[in-house]
Amino acid sequence: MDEIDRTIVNLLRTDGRTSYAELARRVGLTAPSVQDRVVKLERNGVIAGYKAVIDSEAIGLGITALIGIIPDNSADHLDICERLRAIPQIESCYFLAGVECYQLKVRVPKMADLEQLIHRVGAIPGVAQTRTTITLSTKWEDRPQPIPEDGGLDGVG
Amino acid sequence: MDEIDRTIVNLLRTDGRTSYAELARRVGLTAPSVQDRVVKLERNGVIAGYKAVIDSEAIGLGITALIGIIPDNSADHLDICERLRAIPQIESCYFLAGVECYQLKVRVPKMADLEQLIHRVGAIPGVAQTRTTITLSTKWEDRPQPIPEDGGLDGVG
DNA sequence: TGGTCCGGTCGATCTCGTCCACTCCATGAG
DNA sequence: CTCATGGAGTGGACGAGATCGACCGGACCA
Repeated sequence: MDEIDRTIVNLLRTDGRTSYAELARRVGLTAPSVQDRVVKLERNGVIAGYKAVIDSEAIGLGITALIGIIPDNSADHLDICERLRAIPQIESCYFLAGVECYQLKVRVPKMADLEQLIHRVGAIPGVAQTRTTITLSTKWEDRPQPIPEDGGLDGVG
Repeated sequence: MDEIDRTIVNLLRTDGRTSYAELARRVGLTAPSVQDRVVKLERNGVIAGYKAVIDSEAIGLGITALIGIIPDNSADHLDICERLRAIPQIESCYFLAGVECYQLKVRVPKMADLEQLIHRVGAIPGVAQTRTTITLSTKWEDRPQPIPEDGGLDGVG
């Protein structure tokens, strides 16, 4: 994980469809060697995949909400996690240190769908309470930040 | 935005580097017509871009936290938003309906960096209080969900 | 009936991805 | 010092993909 790798990662993070040829021009290497580096970054898990960024509103998922989950004493976290995973509307799921042990980011087309979703989450065994906050607007999301100098615990592979 | 467009979007959302030729095979069209559709989806803003998914831990950003911001009465939201935007560690920023008017998702290498970041956010004029929650683990993040049938308010273009 | 638009196909051409053989250089053993 | 070794990069060759223009057929409308 040297300066060139960081540059490659940053370029791909900004535009995941950048061709090897273009990456090669940017970092001053040839396409095959850049490809070699990218493959290694993928294998080491630094690059976990590639995604098109979709405008949620444009595909009819205009409502975004954050749902916090407060568990009861009997809560089986593994079970809760699995049941949450089965709900497709949950885009992200974090396990937290706090009263609310999970926070979910969900997207739905209409308020009625959100209501139904909240009921479904609240009905999971071990969930004592949920706390939902509507997002009025997303200022930005998944903005790439610079990679720290010492970035890369190389020792993965 | 028909069934074919939805399939294309779903494929690209799962693997943003899928070639036009491959997309064409999947949806039963030829490469040029698929490319045509993708270009239109990009122009309509349905596809907002492409990103490599990077493992934060692998690049030295091992700590993820959520920071809620409670404003005071004098808060100038535009100003707060701009000052937040200038902080690179803030990966996502949502404007919320609730006591906490913003929620930030941040990533830092070390606890010391988080502490410093919290002080920086807390020092922004109009910020009365912050509430930070450490994420112990990310169960999943940015998982694509199926596009609703009526998805696509076409009327964009 | 005929014109026009939209979306698709086909074929040609250029670029890109990918494989392989070779080079260069740093390292370490004899 | 010399030689083997392995990692990283280069250059060429070839197949696959991207991209452009010309053409085709159905829907719509005067």
